Amino acid sequence: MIRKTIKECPECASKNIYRDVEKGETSCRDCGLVLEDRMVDFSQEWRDFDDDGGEGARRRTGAPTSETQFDRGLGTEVGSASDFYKLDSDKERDKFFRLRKWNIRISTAIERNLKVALAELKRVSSYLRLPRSVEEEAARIYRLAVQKGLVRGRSMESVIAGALYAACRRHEIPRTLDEMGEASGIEKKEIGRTYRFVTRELEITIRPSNPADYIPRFASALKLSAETQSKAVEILEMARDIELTSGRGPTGIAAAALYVASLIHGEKRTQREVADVAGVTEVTIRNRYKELIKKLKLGKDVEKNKKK
DNA sequence: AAGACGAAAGTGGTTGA
DNA sequence: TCAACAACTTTCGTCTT
Repeated sequence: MIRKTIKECPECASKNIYRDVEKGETSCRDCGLVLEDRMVDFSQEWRDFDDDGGEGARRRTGAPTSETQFDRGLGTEVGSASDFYKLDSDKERDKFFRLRKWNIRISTAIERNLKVALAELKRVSSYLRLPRSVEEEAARIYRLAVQKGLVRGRSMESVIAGALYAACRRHEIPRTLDEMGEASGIEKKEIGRTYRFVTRELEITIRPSNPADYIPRFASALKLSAETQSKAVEILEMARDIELTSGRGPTGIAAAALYVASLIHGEKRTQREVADVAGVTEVTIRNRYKELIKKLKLGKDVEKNKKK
């Protein structure tokens, strides 16, 4: 495995690089960009009770404590080790093991559900190239949701998506509901619903997302220069100061700021291009754009650069 | 022909009675 | 629980480059 040392994020130039040895993944804490990864998940499976099938292998199920705690009080042990020696025929012993095995399977249903859920979570988060910290936060949220029985009546996938969405926002690297929808295959309405539900029930408070958090990602998707990017952030700050941002969808504002910045720096992108990466319509960009131009007297800046 | 602009009608979510 | 409401979308026609 070839490994080069990366000191700086090529996307946002942040020095805040995070290396996860266990997962073999290096990512940028600021923008979430995964700089190198092995593409293969070597992380451990925790259940090993049917590993070798050996008679005497009285293995514990090997789950970490956080997992096992769920079946406390739920277990219906079928026989114990000492019962085994009371059986006289091989046939009965076989039966004993079968039943016992089945029982373990059933009683660990919740645990297994969690395992499946975490696998799904990993799939989605790697699709979105989210940093490990976010993944863990989402896993934590999902566990809490399961404990509180919030998954009932909802699909596991939608709760996963909601948890990830929440985790992203907490870490200030928000993804849009559209992106989350694409990655998870869940409709964005549904994700939004579960997200609200879960965060409310778990009393997780999440600040409204800052439009500026979207800028680096959108800008890089549009291949805009760093200057344009910082101009967009600057515009956003001015907009926020005169309360232009409150009540509006953050992605729309971010998109409009980026659009204006692209005009000012002569790196024009069409409204449609910007709209696509931001997941809003041109109309929304136009509306925000108009407001920005008017309220921030940006008109002349744009005009000036239009000429060349 | 493509992009920008704006009007009008529709959608889904929030809020307040 | 329902209706009013704001933000955003969809659709479509017109204007500009």
